[in-house]
Amino acid sequence: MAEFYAEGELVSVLTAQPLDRPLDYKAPEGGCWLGAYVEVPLGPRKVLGCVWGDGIGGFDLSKARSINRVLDVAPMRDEMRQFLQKVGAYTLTPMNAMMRLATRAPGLGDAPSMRKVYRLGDRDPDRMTDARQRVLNVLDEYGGLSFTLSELAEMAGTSSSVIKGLVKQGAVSEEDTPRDLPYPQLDPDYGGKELSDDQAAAAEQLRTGIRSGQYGTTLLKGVTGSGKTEVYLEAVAECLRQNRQALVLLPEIALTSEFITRVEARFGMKPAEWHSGVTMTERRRCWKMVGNGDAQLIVGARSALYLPYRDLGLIIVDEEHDTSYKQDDGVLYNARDMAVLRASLNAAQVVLASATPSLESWANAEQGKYSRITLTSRFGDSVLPDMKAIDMRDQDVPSARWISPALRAAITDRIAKGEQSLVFLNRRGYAPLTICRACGHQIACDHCDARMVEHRFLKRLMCHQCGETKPMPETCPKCEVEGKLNPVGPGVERMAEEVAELFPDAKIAVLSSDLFGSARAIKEKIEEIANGDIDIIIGTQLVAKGHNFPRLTLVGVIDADLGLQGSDLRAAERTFQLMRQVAGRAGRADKPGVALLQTYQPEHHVIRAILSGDEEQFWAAEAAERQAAGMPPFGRMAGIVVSGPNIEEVFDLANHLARTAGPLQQIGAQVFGPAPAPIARVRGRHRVRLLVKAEKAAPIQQALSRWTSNLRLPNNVRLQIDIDPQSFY
DNA sequence: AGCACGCCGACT
DNA sequence: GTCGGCGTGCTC
Repeated sequence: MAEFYAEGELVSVLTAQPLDRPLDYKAPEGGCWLGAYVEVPLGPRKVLGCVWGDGIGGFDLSKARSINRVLDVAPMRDEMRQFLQKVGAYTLTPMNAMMRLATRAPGLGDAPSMRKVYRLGDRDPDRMTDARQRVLNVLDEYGGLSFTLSELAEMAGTSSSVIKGLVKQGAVSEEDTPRDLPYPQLDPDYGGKELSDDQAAAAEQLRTGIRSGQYGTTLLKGVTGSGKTEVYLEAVAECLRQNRQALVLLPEIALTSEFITRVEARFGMKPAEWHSGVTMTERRRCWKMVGNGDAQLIVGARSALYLPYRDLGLIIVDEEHDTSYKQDDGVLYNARDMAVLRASLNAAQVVLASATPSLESWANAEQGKYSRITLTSRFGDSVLPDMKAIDMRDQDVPSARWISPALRAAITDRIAKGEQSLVFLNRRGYAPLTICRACGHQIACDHCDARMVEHRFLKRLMCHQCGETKPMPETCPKCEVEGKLNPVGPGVERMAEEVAELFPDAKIAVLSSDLFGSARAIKEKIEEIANGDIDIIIGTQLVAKGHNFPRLTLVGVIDADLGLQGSDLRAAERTFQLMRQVAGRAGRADKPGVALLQTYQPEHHVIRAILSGDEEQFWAAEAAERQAAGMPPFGRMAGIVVSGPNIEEVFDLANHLARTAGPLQQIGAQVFGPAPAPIARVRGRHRVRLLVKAEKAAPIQQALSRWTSNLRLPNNVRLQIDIDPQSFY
């Protein structure tokens, strides 16, 4: 394969257009390199593409058109191309979709956009006024630096017209600079904190890995407050010293702004940021600067794995067990696994950080594929909270009330001591079910097979599947009897009501993702709770994720059994992780914490494992069970979901698949189903599911593509294949 | 993804 | 007649 193509040579170009293959074009004037990002004509349009290899031919060559131009961005590197191909092959994603993931920044082909900046001019203004003086003072103070119009106006406390006036007289100069500026240089030695012996040893081990210049993955396990972040920031520092780029993946956008503050404290400047909340111009800047090496540290969501790194040396996957690393954004992949793949292609290091690792990572560490570092001690000599069950069968709780006398007494005690309590319930809204006491009707979503959840704060019913809301009806939609609709079961909003009744003098705060419009609003609320005089926090899963409340010493879990219902394979693992994470919120600083788990089945093995605190034993038992059943991570699974508006068409196709499963039987795989998916209808589309189970080494992807390749999908019917599904029942 | 082409029902 | 619904096929 040639590296350089002279003008007129036939090359194949991969685009993000939904074509099943690259198309051939003639190399442009001046030629082009393999990997070059180019603009090509496609029908009447101009689209972005990447020079993928030699022309393939096999069509009327007189139809071949020329590449319009080579874009002024760094060409795709070989590691990136391999990464895209491997992820595509693993997840059965066509290359055009992979290309779309890799070019998710707008206007890559645009000429560098310019903006006006202002700096001190060389003349004095004809007349001096207060406002003019303030502007000149600001510019003088930051001598040499330049600012945008709005920055300068704000800093000087004037309107922009004052600045414009000064420009006209030459006292301030106006210049064009490219909008896509490099990110400021980070200083690896700027603000390192003093580390404990434990942390220092861990940091040194990670630094050694970075210095090796080779691939390696480390599972960094440490309870809340053990300083995982400080430790892995030392690995980032070492990576920066080696002049290589580092990427930190966070599971949730809400966590980025707090994290960026920590980066700024450690390295003196802000890193580049990449997630769905970043503006279009900033995205383009980030993409380009990552490509030419002018962004050293990128903090972002899972899609940051597809940025065009010039030299990626380290990937941190924070809270690596978090299930939001596997989500559908067009392509189904687990960012944790893809981070490991990307690193192996880049001779980079991976750090998987968590207090409660995923079973997959635990097993990989156990088998020696990953190295393992465990941080045990917490700051301020504090220990993990004391965990106890409250057996709800012995507790006298009135109907439509959920706080047991035992939990109530514990909260009363904390209030008396001036400490904070957290009441945890992993369920948003007021009540998960609204039922008519006259006819028994349960209010469901019109488009999904799901019940509507009452959100009293919004004064509406909401479907947690599709997000549809409708006002709370006065009369039953079925029998039309008035005033008989009754909320059943608790959500956080209802817990807030109960807490307010039980503790009328306490200051209460509710933390649930749906109560805030933005990540910023959440952050402000959290700061208010951390610094303010809140007595009782009522929260959902949001509070389990990495926020610190120094005065919190009691965690009460309302329904510890919640996640154990259903027959999800990972129910035990998830519940274990969530309970440990939530409990870890209690007792930092110098005050020991207590976690009380309200449960109806204290003898359940998962509840017992949570209480005993013997994690190793829990993972070992869970792993043994999965191994015996040939389940992930010891066997392989794939979920196939057929969906469409017409239920017969959907079932017909699924049945056809089940009948023609020869390619899978050939590799010794089993096919189960079809059966209605867990949520049988979402947004008006019926969903039917098949499951494939195979041995770990079986070539499941090839078999799946042979199975589904010459399938004719009826209109509107879609087929989605999920390799390593997170849940399958 | 867009966009053209073409087949069919509905309407001036 | 002809306007416009959207199913089908093509893009080097």
